[in-house]
Amino acid sequence: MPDKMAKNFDFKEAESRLYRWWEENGWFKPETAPADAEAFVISMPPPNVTGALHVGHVLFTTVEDVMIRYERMKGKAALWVPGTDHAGIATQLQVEKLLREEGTSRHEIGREAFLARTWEWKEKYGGEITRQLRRLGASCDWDRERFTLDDGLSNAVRDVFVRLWEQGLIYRGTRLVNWSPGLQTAVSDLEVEREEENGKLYFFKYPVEGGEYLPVATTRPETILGDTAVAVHPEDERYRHLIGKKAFVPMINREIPVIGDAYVDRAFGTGALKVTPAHDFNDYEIARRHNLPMINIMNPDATLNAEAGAYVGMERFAARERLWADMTAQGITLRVQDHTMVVPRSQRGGEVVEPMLSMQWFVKIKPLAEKALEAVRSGQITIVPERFEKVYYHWLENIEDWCISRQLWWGHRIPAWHGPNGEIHVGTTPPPGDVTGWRPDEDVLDTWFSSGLWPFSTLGWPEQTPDLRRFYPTTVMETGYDILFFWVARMIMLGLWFTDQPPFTTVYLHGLVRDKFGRKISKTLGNVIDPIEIVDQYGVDPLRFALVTGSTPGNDINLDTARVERNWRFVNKIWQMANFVTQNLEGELPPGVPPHTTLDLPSRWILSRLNRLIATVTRLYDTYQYGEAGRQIDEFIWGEYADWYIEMSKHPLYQGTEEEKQQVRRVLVYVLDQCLRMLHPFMPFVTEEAWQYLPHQGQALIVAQWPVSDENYLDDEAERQMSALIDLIRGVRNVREEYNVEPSRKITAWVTGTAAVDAYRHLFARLCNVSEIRVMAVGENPPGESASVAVGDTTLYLPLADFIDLQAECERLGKEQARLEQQVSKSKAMLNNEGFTSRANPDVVAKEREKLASLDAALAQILDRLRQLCP
RNA sequence: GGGCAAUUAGCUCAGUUGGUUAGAGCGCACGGUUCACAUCCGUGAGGUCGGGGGUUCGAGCCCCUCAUUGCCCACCA
Repeated sequence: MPDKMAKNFDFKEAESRLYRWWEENGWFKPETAPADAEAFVISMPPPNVTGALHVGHVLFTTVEDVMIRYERMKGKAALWVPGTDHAGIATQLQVEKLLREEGTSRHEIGREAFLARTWEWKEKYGGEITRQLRRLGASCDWDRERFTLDDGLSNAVRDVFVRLWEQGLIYRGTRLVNWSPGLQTAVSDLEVEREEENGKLYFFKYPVEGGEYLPVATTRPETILGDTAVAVHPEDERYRHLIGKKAFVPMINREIPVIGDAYVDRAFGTGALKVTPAHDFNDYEIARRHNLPMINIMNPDATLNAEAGAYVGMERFAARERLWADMTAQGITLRVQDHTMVVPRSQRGGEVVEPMLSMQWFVKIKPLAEKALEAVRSGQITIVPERFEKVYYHWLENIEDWCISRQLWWGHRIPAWHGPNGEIHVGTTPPPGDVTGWRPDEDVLDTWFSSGLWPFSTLGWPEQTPDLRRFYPTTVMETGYDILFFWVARMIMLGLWFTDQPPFTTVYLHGLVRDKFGRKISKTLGNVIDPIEIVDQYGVDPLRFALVTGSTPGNDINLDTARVERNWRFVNKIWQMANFVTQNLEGELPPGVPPHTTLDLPSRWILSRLNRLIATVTRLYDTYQYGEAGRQIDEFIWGEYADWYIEMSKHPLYQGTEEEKQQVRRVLVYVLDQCLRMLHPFMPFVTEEAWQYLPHQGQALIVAQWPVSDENYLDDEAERQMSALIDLIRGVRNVREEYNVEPSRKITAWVTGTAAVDAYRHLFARLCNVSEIRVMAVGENPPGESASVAVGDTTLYLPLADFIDLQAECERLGKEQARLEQQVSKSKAMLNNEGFTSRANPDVVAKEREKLASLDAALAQILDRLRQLCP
């Protein structure tokens, strides 16, 4: 590293260098901390292997990295376990697409070749996402990286499956499931999206024996072919007499009963309902109540099967039209009307999902859900923000059995074998003995089945590894609220069931990243924000800071790149501060700061502010209010340290004695050092790089100690005095601006009152170009044509005869008077209110009195001046 | 049909046990080449905190209600 800082921070060069350096030194590993240090563990939500980095990844990486870096600096054994997810459907789709482009298909090349191709694909692209996570500064322990299809994790998956089977919590059966015809697999309820769409409601006559008919309405006429009953409400006067009679399925004339069931809403449609148990969830329930047969009329690709009679082989929507036309020809249709309805669509691809009867594997989930509910209810696990606990309860209290089998190839194969006589063997190995005629189960497990084990499978479970003992349960699960059910709830259920411990103690949920207008980011909207592009342009730190300071837990964040740009300037500002400080050092500097009593006012002030800030920021970090923490540090370091303290430090630095120089250098270094520490979790790169140039102990900021607030440096009096000085300086600047006094023109100020104006006259010279301060004698008259600035009991008179227009000054003072009077009267009203003085916190009352005294003093002086100047 | 969130300056957002004059950044206006930084500095304009009601000495914050927007859950053919 060069001795002198470069003029600007070269983030491109520094980011990769520092990251490598940190990693090579093993600082991402929990072993950095002493062996007996408390553990702090996060399991990274594994991104999809084939996924491309998007801003959502940046958000979670940043938040988790902030947590990890903070806890690491607090001395904990911080472990962040990274990894990737095989993402069954998503990945399989990508490879299938590739095959299509090559003019072949998975069915053509067969299962084995397909899997080989998918692994190839994974090897090729799977590293990309983790490479990108490194660019973001993620300080995770790459030696512990896992992939959901690793041997160890696959063992865990098989183990869990077998145990659940042995416990009677996994069963196989024919149930009505959501079927995706395109993917040709079952999908879970969570993978189905329901949206209102404009559809049609078809009314027709259901022929009933005796020549009558029942008017019926449906949104999906093709399902008529699978009807096994027509239902009416048992008390419906119109149709009651038909219950028990036979009806006939149109076109195929199958005989079905008319039944009575209270589920039927008499007011909707015609008040009569066709029942298609194999293709509708409600009808399925009705059929179970009435013991009706269930006729599946569809093939896996949603073409109609032999049950559909003449319509066999037709695609479902074509069959709909054709059947309706045929029924119309037969004169049994009534009308078609527009109808908004809820259409279930696949989360992937968006095709219409078909409820279909099929043989699947399920987990009997209620017993697991009970434990998961209890863990949150009892406070063993807390969810941040708290409001999501209610959502969590509601879902788990109404949970349905989990369909875990998928008719895909990419994933964990279900550890089951089917015997020649329909026997089922579930085990980690094939059935013992003669296995002729046995075949392995074809299905794979839902991706979320393996991710549900993530917090403990990544640590070696079911083996009792040292990592598992040391780092499980983990501490925080940080992820998006959109996968609370998919993932978080399942981890809690499976974690409690198999390890008897909650897999983590806190769930921290972040929101979705949207564009600056609050719109969802999507390719079709064309508002995709490519994080790599931003990072190339501004560096990682500004983007990280924008995401963290622009959001609060659980709420979506609208990312405005203007914020990133502003933070890029903030990074430069930090660099320049460090540059200034280092340039003004000379010789050896003792660490720490001089004792409080030996310091000048600005130093006492900045150290008081700093120590207050440390306490606040630490509290904010501890309560997950990272955004507020970041903003506070930002405001302090730019608004107080750079704008005021650095400016004020120039006096002792350039004109002070050797001792004064040394004092202010120590404070400058110390305050910046402490700020860099607090800022490091947010902006790891610029802070580390700048810190290296400051005098420091220890090798690196990443493993430096988190600041501790020192109460000895809290100094109310210094803060009061400085704040008065600052207000006075601002007042002078304002006067100069209003009267267009050239910035270079030195002016004189006459002063009355007790503020430290005289002692710190050099500040006025430097900060508002007041070259001379004249302390007025008691009773002395102020200069005539002058502007005045009053703060508390101190007034500065600025004789500016050439600039001041008396009338303008009177107006200015009048405005000031009005402002003060308004505040005084408000304050007086408060203090005269018996309710306030007797009930409010005494501190608050005392503060209010103080404030009133100060306002009163200032007002009195303004009034005096008005009397003198403006008759 | 239930539930949750949001609504604060032109824009994007803060404001967590109710208590100074409601803040920041961007944008805007004006002014600045002296020794960290023009990726900067200074000054300023800009807000009935969505509407209404209530609790309280005191409400952006708590309660009720309405409105708008977004999201989640839900079996209406």
